[in-house]
Amino acid sequence: MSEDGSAMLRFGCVLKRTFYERPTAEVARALLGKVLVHGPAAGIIVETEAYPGRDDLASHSARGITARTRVIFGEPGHAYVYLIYGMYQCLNLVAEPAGMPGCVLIRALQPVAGIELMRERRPAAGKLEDIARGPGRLTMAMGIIRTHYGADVTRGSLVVREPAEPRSLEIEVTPRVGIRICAERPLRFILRGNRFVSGPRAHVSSSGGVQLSCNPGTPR
DNA sequence: GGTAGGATGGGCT
DNA sequence: GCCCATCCTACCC
Repeated sequence: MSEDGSAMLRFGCVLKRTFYERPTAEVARALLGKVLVHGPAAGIIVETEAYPGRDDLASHSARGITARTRVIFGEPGHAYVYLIYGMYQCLNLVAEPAGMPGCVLIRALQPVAGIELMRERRPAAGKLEDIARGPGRLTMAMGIIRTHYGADVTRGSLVVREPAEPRSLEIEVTPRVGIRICAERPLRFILRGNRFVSGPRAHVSSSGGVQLSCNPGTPR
């Protein structure tokens, strides 16, 4: 078979800046089911977390503008990439109107294109669902690095697109992962039953995954 | 199937 | 100096 047929896959339009110019939690919820694309690699966003910035001490932007957090206060629709635990990059997308802080952490993807490339980047991953399950894993799989800090995700090689075939999604809301302060706030959004979601899941359906109109990849 | 523990570096108090 | 929005390996059930 011809790999995952990534060259053949067609996604919808690139999300415009107005998509991101809204309250952070709203953007986090709306990003579920959209497709993160970087070159030949692409994955459906199945898990996000909102970091509203204002009134949320868990947000990096809680203590104001620094060299690192500057982009979070800037124009929406840009990438905020940061290093965590000295080893892993985390990808966030800036929300809220310019001047207001807020970003959405992308925590997990369901790979749909460029899967062979993702496997090369993630040799430790066994099953398909392990390739991009977790914020550090997905940046590795997608080839997202520190230089993507500030990248405009409404144009260029790193973008978010509408799915090929939009469908209604069952969304579940939970507290964020690994947060001690503001720990109880319901700001994590996941696709219910999706087996590509990291961490706590209420239920995992046997079908798993979002159904696609095209072949999602090499069966395993 | 599950989890404990080590690796590792930049940002901020 | 201490804190992380983590991942992987080893090891145990």
